[in-house]
Amino acid sequence: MLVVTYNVNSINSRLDALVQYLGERAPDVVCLQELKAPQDKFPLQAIQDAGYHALWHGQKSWNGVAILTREPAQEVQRGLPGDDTDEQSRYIEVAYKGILIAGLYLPNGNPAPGPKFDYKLAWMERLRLRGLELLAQGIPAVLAGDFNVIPTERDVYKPERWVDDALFRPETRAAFERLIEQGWLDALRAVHPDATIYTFWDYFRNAFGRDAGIRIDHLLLSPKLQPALKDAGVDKFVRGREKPSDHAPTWVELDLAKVTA
DNA sequence: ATGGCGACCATAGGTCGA
Repeated sequence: MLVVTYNVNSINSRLDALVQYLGERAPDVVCLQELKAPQDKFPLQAIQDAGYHALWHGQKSWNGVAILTREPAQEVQRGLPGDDTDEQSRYIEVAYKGILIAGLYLPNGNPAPGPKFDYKLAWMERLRLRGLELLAQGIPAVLAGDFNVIPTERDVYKPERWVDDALFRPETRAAFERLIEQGWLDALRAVHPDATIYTFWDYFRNAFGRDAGIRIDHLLLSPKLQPALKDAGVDKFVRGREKPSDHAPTWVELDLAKVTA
């Protein structure tokens, strides 16, 4: 089963690129972030024509997450638990073929320090608690999305330029590490322990051409799903096309026959 | 230190992303 996470930076601006990608890679599951579309402006017909079902949580202007699946999935959760006043559309969970899939768009948090950084750290604490619940339920699960976290120095082209950035600050990395310590596996790093892997290159200064990137899109596997990990990677070629998102699709290949019972 | 790009919206420049 091929599971992809892809921050599209506007679902409607990226629709042609997305449909092309679905056709050539034929993923089973695609978690999308930054739809930048209200609920009723999601291009459902085009997604269905491409052969996918969709569950999504839109929002005007900003944020928005969706999960596309080959066959119908069951929605488990919409919105990250733990704060009833949080109105940002950043989290959705579905059950699909015995797997729990959480699609998330973690807050950016800049500028740091400040209220946006506080919101980010609070959101990460809520994610940690939700992660604990999922592990306690013992369901094979994957947390997939744009985490807006650079986990280590090897995940950024020039670490010294990012020390004060909300994506790389010690508090952010520590919060991500707490999630990992619960038992979640960073699938890309597990498959490629020493490689330089980036998933985002900004639009400025020819960042993609210079490979000045960062690794912030992640797929974290629960213990029962870890034996099923076959391969993982980044479809960098998508970032090199016309009118791209600033993120590239990032994926894991799972062998569901090897999921722990 | 700033701005560069691309997307959003009370469609013009301000705001946001990372």
